[in-house]
Amino acid sequence: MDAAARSRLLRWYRAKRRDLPWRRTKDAYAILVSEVMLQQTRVEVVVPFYERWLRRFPNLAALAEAREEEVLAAWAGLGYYRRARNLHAAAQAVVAQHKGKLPATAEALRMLPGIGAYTAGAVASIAFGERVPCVDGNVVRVASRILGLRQPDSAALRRRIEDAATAWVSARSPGDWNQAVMELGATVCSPRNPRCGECPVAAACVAKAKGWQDTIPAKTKAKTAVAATAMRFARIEQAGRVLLVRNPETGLLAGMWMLPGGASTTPLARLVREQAGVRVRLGPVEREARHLFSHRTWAMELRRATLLDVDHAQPGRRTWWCPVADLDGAALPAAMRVLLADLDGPTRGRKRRARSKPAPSAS
DNA sequence: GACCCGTGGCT
DNA sequence: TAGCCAAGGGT
Repeated sequence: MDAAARSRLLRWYRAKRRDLPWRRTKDAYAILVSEVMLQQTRVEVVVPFYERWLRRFPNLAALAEAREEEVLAAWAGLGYYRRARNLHAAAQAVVAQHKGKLPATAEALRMLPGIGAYTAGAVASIAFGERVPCVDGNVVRVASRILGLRQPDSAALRRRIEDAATAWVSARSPGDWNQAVMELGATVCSPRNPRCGECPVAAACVAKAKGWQDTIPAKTKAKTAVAATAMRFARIEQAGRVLLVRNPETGLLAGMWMLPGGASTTPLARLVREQAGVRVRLGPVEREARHLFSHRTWAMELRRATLLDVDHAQPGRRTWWCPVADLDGAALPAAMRVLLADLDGPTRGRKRRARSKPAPSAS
């Protein structure tokens, strides 16, 4: 991409960029928060979480001092919860190792948990003006088309694009430049049906010249869908409180609060006893719902259960009798919100993906 | 390189 | 519907 095209792209960005909340600040912490939230997550989804997060944790010190419970609760609904735990750990590391100030270079940022090559480059260039590239999915697509690279995504392709991105990045405005490439990918150079007629660098684009814009980037082989796992959960309610158990520190939905239960290869009453240390009488199936993760599917069944007594055995997990009114603000993943939704009113007004249906009556 | 890790919108 | 995809990182 020649200098004239790069100049056009930068001017296009400054004229046409979307007004996003993290573009109104120069605070490195706020920009870091936005970049981590934006990992594998759409802009429209991030905006309300970002604004709520900054009200709750307005600066790095506030985040570092927060309990993990609050951090996960604020992230609940965004997914990829390890991001929240890593961001929390990064804030604490900055307090401990950098006197509370985010390091200003990509190389140093890269050392913090949850900050990889992309996020380090993005924060260093946008917040600190360091002349470093950042390569995300948008940049891969845009660069592949401009350079006419017809190979599917791979480490070799990434290296090639890293080199190009390094050569392209503006010395004067690295942050604007990096955002310009991503903005182009997000709004014009889209995965399907790119709007080449509106592209400020169409004249410098190999794909456009050769008619390859619809076949670049090349498809990687599709993953085969996995069968749904049957999951059962129990809603045990006592005096306006629901019994929750905390997930283990690693794995799917790590550290999040769940209704007791799990894969239905183990009897539900036993799961409840082992996890929560209580014995219950199970009622009929009250609700069924499917939940789709990125790599697996749950076919869930919810049963009401009545508490019989507290077992003498230690519960296998941390437990919490959560007031029904507090469920909204708790660190509950979307799958649990689907099961609990509308039994006591809507949860935080969030849209729900998985469709749930009442179970057929027991009669 | 392969796999794990959420969610929601779109086709 | 089923698949695809979105400002990735860790192991």
